[in-house]
Amino acid sequence: MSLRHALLGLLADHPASGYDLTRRFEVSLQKYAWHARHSQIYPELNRLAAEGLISVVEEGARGRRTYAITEAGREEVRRWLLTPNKDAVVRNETVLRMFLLSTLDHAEIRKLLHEWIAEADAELERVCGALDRIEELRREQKDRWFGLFAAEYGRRSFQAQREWAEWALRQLDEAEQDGVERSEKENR
Amino acid sequence: MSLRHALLGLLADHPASGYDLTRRFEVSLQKYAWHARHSQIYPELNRLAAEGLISVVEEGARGRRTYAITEAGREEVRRWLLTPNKDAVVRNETVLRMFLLSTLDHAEIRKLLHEWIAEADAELERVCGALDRIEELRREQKDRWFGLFAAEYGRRSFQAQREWAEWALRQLDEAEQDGVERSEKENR
DNA sequence: TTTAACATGTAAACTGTTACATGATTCT
DNA sequence: AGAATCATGTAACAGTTTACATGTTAAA
Repeated sequence: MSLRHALLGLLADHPASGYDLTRRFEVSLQKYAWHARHSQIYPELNRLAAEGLISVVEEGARGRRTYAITEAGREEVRRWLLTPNKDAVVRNETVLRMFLLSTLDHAEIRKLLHEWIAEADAELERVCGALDRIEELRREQKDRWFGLFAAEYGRRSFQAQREWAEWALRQLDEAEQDGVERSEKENR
Repeated sequence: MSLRHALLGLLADHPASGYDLTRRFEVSLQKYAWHARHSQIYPELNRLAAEGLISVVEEGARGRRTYAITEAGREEVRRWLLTPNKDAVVRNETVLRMFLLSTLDHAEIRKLLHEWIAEADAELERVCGALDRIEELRREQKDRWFGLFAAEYGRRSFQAQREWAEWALRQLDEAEQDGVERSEKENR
């Protein structure tokens, strides 16, 4: 059950409401770490509160409840982080598509590779923006790592994705070049 | 429902039984693309066969049934691959841990980073082995891309993971060096 | 002969998505 | 006044895991 640890981890950085947490999933976790909807987040927050791992520290307008992590909650994230999970769950639909790419013909493969390069570029721009903002914050507080590790990981993995797609395009070029040479030889 | 497309994609390369497919999930898909257990695979194969997307081409010992993809199945994978999914599902417990890493203290962060470097090295060795075997096969059949794209993607992403962990360790070193200098200044 | 690997299946419990539901507050 | 956003919730359904269940074949 990683959802509860994702929530506890986010609350370990600073207090937030269910609405805030939903937003943070959307903007930072969703793309490469974990996916969750508000319909799953709200009930889980209620369970965490009932178990004493988080607590309501503020009630605002529109029934807004701001939660903070408790000492028990902090211990639970720590325990989870330090317990290595040999077969961690991985689900990534984009990588699955990459895996099955070769069932298409060359022209279609190229089309998808170009699309992925464009997507990686867009994500890279977004992540670099986030990194700039984090660097800004770190001018003051040198020991605030939250966000920095994750953003840098995101940057590097999108970079790797882009380079992989370019490599794959070169492979196709070479294979086609090879094909042309062979047919020229046959025609002689 | 990506599971059925994963199965169809694997069968598009060559026929296999539920048992074979379970193994292929374990050795190649599980770590970075998609996770599935036999208890989910067998019923799904029966559904795919009932819908005519795959068919039994051989019955062997111990009730073994070898499935092959049908023309309708091939069309379905193709359709799925060419339909871009803007918000693809991503769940990766290791990346989630990376994200929440900063809630630990420096010594603990270092310990986890070293563990991840060791894991990345082990995976890199495994993937490089797979790449060698694929290169061997490709000596004969230049146009067999299946496995190559995926393995190269795996190699690059584990490489990126390793380099990220080394970068994070350097960040901690610098911060600690910085801390020492500050306290020396204060003591003067 | 006994152990490991092969081979498939089902049911209950749990996790996650989609759709429905409601209302408050802020901004234009 | 109306639209957008804030804010939380539930129910039905779909997807996934865990545990149980069973029997075969090959190898040591």
